[in-house]
Amino acid sequence: MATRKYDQRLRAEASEETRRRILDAVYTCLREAPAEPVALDKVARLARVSRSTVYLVFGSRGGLFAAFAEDLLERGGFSRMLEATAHPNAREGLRGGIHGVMTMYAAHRDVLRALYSMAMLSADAVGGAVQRIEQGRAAGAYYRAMRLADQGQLRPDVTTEEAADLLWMLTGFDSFDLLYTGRSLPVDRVAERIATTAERTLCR
Amino acid sequence: MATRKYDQRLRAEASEETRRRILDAVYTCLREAPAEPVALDKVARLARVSRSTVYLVFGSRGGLFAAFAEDLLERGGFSRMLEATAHPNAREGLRGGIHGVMTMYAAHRDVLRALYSMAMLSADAVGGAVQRIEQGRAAGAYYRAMRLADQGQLRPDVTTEEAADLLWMLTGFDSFDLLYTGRSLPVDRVAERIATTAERTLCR
DNA sequence: ATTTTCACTGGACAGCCTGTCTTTCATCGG
DNA sequence: CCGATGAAAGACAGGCTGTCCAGTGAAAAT
Repeated sequence: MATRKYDQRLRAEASEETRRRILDAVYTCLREAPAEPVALDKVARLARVSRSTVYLVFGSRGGLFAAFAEDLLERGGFSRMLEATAHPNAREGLRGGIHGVMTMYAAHRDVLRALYSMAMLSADAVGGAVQRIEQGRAAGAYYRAMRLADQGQLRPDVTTEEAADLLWMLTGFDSFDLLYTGRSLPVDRVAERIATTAERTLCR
Repeated sequence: MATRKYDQRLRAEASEETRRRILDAVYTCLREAPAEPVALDKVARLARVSRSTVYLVFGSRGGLFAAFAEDLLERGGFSRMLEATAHPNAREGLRGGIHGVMTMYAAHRDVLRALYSMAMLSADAVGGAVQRIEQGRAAGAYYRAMRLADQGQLRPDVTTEEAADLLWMLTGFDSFDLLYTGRSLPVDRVAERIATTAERTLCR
């Protein structure tokens, strides 16, 4: 039973295409009805794919949402957030970083709301993708705090850890959403308020 | 068809007892497995009651959770929060209020986490109970802001509305939880940090 | 041209959960 | 004791998940 070699070109592309269609369908589902549970049946129909194909490609419901979250990160450019706002002045960089994150939050608000809530509600619903995001955010907060400390911008009674904790809190999706959705403030306003809060609390 | 009168004594008590048992069962369910969806089946079994009784008493799943949230509020004393911390000094009152709220959040953390996430995910999952809580919190935030303004404690570049918005954000469950669970800080620490943030951002 | 490989289908199935409906049971007034 | 009343139990239909598998059609190899 000598297995002959088998290079895929067209078929691999088609496969990638269906994967994309499914992920896009999830996005559409969440965006159009963020307040309703996402049925895989609907996702499959939207992607013009059999329901079993979803399981075939992503393994499970959790796997699908994990992939979806990962994809959203990638496309939203969350990962490049840090480098993109590397300003020589730590304080300016902080403001820029906050503004950038808030803008992304706003762009995908409904979808992120659903994703975060799902992650909170059942641990494996999104397969740890949200946890990974949050870990990255924690690292980012610590990096920002470090830079402020290095440049002597922190108040004397504020340690780097404390600064990192506060930035972690203020740059979270929930902080954004409480002002953006809860108080109907425009994105720029939200970013401004949060940046100001961070500065007044942490900087000398 | 003259309906004769019908005084309930034993039965009414028993009924009230059943209601309590069911609500307590919900609490137990949420506390023991906050990261898993609550099945009414399990609630009923825990309350030593038929599942249909749950529907009979509370109407629907949403109704049950609405009643549960209401009950939690009542027992947790959320409603009395405002009066309890009416300090002559607005700034002291603010600190006290924040500490009080955070302590309550901590006491019921797991349950509240589930409740809030459910409310976010599907609007009628908790039958608007969370919305009512949040409305009360918004009023509280505005009250605190007003008091600060009246006593001339606000920075000149901060309006009462802005102060209310920030207090609204900082006193939310999510802000608490990001520090308490996300950063593993003890309650007192969390309250301290949030109160300090509020003061430094808002007060002169 | 023929064979092999593989993504995808389509349907069947058990399992869990919800919500409703009907039936049974315990308590109350007379 | 009896009939009335409301609480509780059980049966039922419907929806969604996750698994399984025989089958199909098109790309790739020979």
